[in-house]
Amino acid sequence: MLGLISQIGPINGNALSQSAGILIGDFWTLTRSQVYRELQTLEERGYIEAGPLGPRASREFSITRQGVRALHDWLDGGPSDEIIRFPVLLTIRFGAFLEPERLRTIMAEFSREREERREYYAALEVDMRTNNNDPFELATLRFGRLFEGAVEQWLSELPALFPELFPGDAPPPA
Amino acid sequence: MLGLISQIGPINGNALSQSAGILIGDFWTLTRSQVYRELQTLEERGYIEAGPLGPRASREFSITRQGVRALHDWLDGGPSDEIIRFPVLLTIRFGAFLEPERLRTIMAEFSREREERREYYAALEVDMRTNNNDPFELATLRFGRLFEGAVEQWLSELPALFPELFPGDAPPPA
DNA sequence: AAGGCCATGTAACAAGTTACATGATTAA
DNA sequence: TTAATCATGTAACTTGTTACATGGCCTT
Repeated sequence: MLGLISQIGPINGNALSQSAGILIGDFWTLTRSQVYRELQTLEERGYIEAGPLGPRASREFSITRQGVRALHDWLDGGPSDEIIRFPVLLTIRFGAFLEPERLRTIMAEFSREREERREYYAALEVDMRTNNNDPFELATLRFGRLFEGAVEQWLSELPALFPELFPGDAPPPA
Repeated sequence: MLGLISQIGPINGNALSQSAGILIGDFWTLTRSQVYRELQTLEERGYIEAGPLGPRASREFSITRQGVRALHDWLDGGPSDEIIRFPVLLTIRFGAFLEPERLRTIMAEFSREREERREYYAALEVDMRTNNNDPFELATLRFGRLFEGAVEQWLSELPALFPELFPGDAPPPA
């Protein structure tokens, strides 16, 4: 949030929440409520400060000098461990509890969704390259695309692992 | 948890927590406290039932018929959206706030950790193939390996995106 | 100027984490 | 048989989600 505020200037909670969704939402989620609560904390610590009250009691926050410093120090500490919860892996891991037909349907639907996501990323990359071309943004996008590529690859390999489940598909070449 | 309990039989909270770490910890985390709280809920709903009190007030839970059904229905509903929080992407995204040298160090350290992880997965795969060879388990492991492969690929591409940051590395071939 | 719809913020709940308490077990 | 350690469970706190309240804006 400090990073976002420092980049997009004075901004209220709602707008910040939206911007977060656009700017870092692909690899980090924040709900609106979290944003408001955290704004409070950041203000108490002197990392951000608010302008006058606007419509609907909204306030626009800016980062302070201490805030920039806090951001720097936080980044300087290095990244923490990532959190990955991939529910479809639970579906697979306990797939023996499902009817094969149902499991196949679920995976097909999942596959379709990933395809959409890959298209979204492709469009996003075009957009980014024509607009700002910031390497820091491009790097995060690149990660997203590689991740989706891995998912795609994984999906393509499933038939070889479950021959009975995908009878139409050829077994793996020896 | 229902899936785990049904597979590894009567088990107490502590042991279940450990097993979860081993069996699904690579793509799903559960703290011990969560396990205990959830055990309570599952028992209230009749999805699991406990044997007599053991040492230190421990109780071993087994899945009930309703529990199996609940597990089936839950899986049948299809996977929910995944949660991915990749802190290193924040480090990169806001990397402009860091000294280049520090950013490079952080990424080098990150890279080292991923390497360890790849080795861990490689060993795990050998183990799995010699022991049980369950395709459901192999499929989740395969995902892990592909994911780590994507991370590795991403790391290898960073120098091309940040030429000033990694001066030793060659720019991308045209 | 009244009704409906968005923008903004808040409150209540659920999930996740950290730190603690205490009963067994082992080793000196 | 006492001290140290480990196993098991619990409580307090933090973070994340869902549902709600309400004030301003736009349209007619």
